[in-house]
Amino acid sequence: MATIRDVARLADVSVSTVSLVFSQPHRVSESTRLRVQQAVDHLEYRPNGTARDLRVRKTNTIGVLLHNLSGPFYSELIRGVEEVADMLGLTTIAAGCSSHQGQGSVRLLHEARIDGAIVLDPSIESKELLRYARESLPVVVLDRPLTHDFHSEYISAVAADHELGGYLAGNHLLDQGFRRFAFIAGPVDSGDSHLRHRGFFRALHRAEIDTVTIPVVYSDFTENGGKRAMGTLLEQGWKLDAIFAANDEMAIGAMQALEEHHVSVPNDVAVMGFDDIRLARYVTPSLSTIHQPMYEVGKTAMKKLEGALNGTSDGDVEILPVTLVTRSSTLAPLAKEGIS
Amino acid sequence: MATIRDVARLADVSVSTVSLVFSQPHRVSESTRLRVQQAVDHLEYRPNGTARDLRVRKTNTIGVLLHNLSGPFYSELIRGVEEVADMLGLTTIAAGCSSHQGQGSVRLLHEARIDGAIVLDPSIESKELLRYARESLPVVVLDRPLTHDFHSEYISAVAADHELGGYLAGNHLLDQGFRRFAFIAGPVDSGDSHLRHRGFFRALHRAEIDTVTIPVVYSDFTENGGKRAMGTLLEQGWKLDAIFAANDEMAIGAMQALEEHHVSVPNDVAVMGFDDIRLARYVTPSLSTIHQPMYEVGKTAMKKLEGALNGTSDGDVEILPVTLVTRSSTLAPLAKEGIS
DNA sequence: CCCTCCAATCGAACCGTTTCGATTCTCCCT
DNA sequence: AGGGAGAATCGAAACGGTTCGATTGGAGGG
Repeated sequence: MATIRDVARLADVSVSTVSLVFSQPHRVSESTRLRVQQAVDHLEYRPNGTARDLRVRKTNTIGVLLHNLSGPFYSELIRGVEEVADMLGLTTIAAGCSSHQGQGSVRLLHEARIDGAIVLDPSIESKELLRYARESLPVVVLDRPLTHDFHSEYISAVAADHELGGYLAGNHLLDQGFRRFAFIAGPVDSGDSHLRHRGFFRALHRAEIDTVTIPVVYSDFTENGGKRAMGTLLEQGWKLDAIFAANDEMAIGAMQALEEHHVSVPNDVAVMGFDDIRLARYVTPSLSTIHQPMYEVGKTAMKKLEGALNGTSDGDVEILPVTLVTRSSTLAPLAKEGIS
Repeated sequence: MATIRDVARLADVSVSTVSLVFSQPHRVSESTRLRVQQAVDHLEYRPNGTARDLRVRKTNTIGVLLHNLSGPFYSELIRGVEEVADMLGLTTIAAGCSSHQGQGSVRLLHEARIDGAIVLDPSIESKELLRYARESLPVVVLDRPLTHDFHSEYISAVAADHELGGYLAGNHLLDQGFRRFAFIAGPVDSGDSHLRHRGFFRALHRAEIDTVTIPVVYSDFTENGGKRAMGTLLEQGWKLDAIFAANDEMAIGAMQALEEHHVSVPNDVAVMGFDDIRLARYVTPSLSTIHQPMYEVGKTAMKKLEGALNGTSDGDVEILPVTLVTRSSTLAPLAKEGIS
């Protein structure tokens, strides 16, 4: 690879002049600018990014760290991030957090390869993030709350209003006339699942339903996990009207289990999810759920990051509203009677 | 941030010794190693990746450049890449190719920020890739053939056998007893779509069906595009048995259009897709399709890249087999009669 | 004709590592 | 005691840019 020195030699100017041609073209005379340009073309010179990053001590790159890159869910998020980053002249790179410690995306955090990070990956421990976050590397987390022991000047958060979502789901199911519920939760240490759980119970309390009678099964946010959780509920022979699953994947798994047990959805039991993934619209029956504005989350996260990069932080945590999406999986028994 | 010099000063050793502690610990005595380690911990020293990259002239990072990061389709691919990269001690980063020229992922290619690239993004022109690919930056393309004018020592390709897929699809539809076909193609400049098209027609020729009578509509690989394409076919009043769409998205769009026109799938007309995206299994009726082994593609691409990085190239292009996945959207009329 | 000023260009330091050859120190052998 | 081997450590030169203060040259004013 040709270096800036090669260009300088060929164009018979100093290195600094070549640099100037790129950074402040108006500062160099037309004739030399042309000469430099020719040399650049001829040598196919391309500036070395790592050298520049080293010198100016920033990379103009921000990282989006995800558990895995699957799902149209994440893609919306990244789209939001990219849109804002692009306007700011920043490059966005995404990294899944693969198996080996130290190998994968953590290297981006660890070795000053990015100027900021957006994190949505429960497998990266908060403790670790606290170590990495600093003035020159602010972090926005999307998957955990800012508690008193997870708190730093350089960490902020953006989240959908999970509690509200749980509440909306609960109210919707109540409005549809259901009374006997079960909840399929995510992993015990998932803050998101916990908040959804809480909102759900709040709605039930308000309707004076005794939540102590409600079975809760903890699963893992996967389709298969939801299926197994539903299997557990069915085996126990609970009398149930409606299932609220902490995400759509598990809700879809639950529907499969129900189908296999010849329980009709929503005639015998209603199912409600959370996230509004693309699949929710296509399964049969289509899945009622809570829509998370992932694109907005991405945009907001990037804006917060920008604020942190410029030292103009604008508060710790931003909560974005969610919306109820009613589809067929929670059709009311009454409505059905009215129709038939 | 503390630098290696700070550590050296605090531990009262030279900079090179500190470096040695990391790279070849056995070469430094236990006592100093301990002292250095303490200094590192105390200062929270972390090596600067860009400085190292500059010095050793490689980044140990490979980029996966995608059109957008959407779809479980891509995620499988990335999973395959990551698995291999991880074993090789390489970091994988993914970048969507957002709007602004020069801003986005191209910077990774342009500025020597990665050691190799895997490209699946038609919006990056082949011409451009030819400019970037070189010994120190080999490229594996996943979305285009290696033609005589797009050919370089440093570019190789991995692809699913699109032609075979088209052929399998054609044969399957013929086996099911369908005879009057339409093809919904991708963009005219999509090589993949073209190959699927070719394979499809080869199957029809073999069955002595006159392909001249077969309407072809070119669309854009999106669900909505498929819907509009199907609309066009329906308006023209073609008599049709079966639709073959060049990807699942368009096939699903086509099914929607058919439903809106009260044409039953597969009773009135069969629909077949290509890709085997996750959704295909869930739509109603479930979509017959051709399965592309994206995970394998990712792994193979990464292995090829590794070969190129080590100078042990193993041929230009690798074609991976595809498989037929039969579901409900292509149930045979005869079978149906047999059942009813 | 000389001085001043500004535009154009240059030289050199610096960013934080790695690496290689040189140096010092220790210990052992004859 | 002298010499040599080998381990431990060090110094300094890269890597390829950016940036700032210094230098040069020519135009314009008095």
